[in-house]
Amino acid sequence: MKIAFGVPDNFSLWRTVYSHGWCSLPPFEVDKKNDHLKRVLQLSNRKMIVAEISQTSKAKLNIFAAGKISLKERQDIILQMKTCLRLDEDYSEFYREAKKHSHFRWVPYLGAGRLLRSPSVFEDVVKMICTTNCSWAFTEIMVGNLCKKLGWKIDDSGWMFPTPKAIAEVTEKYLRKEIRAGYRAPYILELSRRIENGELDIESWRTSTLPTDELFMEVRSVKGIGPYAAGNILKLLGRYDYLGIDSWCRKKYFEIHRNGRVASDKVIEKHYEPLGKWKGLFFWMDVTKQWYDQKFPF
DNA sequence: GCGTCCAGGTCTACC
DNA sequence: GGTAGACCTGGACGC
Repeated sequence: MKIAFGVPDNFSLWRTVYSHGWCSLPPFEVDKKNDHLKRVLQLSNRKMIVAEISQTSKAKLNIFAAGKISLKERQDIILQMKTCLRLDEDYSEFYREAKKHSHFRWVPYLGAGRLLRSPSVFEDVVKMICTTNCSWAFTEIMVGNLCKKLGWKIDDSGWMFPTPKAIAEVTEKYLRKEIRAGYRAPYILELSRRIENGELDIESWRTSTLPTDELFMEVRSVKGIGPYAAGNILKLLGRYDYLGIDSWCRKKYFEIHRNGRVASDKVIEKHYEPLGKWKGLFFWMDVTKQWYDQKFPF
């Protein structure tokens, strides 16, 4: 069944998909040959479907989902994809701010700034823990193992990301040895078990009314989440006050602004301070600008 | 083939 | 509050 829905004028599916590395982590999958983004979605009635998303015109997205889809399921699919593609957020203020700075005028022109995220906060947080202190290739291995060994398989089309319950039921040893999560295993396990026993509700972070500094501290209270991970999780929650600096970003910043000379994180933070509450997003735009020169940058 | 280092950090103990 | 050391793993690199 084909589902079509409208998008804002400057929306670009591929600039959103390739906003960061999430598109290469399952259940997301980019089909370059057929020009669509694919992922398994679990609907509110527990039914699982494989959605293939493509942009056929400037103002319209198409989702193909095999089989019979009811009206309610169709609305559910659209809602989840709007969440993932950040179509539920207003970027007009960010674009107005970008136009004030010659260095960032390309951002609204290209419709950049929407960072791809998962349907659930849980999936984003676990994936973020899996990005810490390792190469990207290793992150792909850990997330792949989580989906293949603890998620559900949908025919030959892919895997669903595991639920907190599915992870909470395994042992730390299993996460260390089978998922290859290493020292991250107790962090992922504790997070899943706290969610499962009702002690922690991280899905509410997306609609939290807490001031960003307080929300940052709440995110930081999860073991395994330091300043880098918390800053980037906040970006996926729609808050851009923190930079979320990692070694890759540092290196890019030094290349762009300091001719390769190193500097402390405080120097980097001071550089973006005038950009106010959008500084984290401007920082990310700055270090990933060259990605926007091509449709499939990686 | 083997050892070393590094990679999209975080936690804990200690000062 | 700042800092050192430990922590898992895979891959690149030099020998």
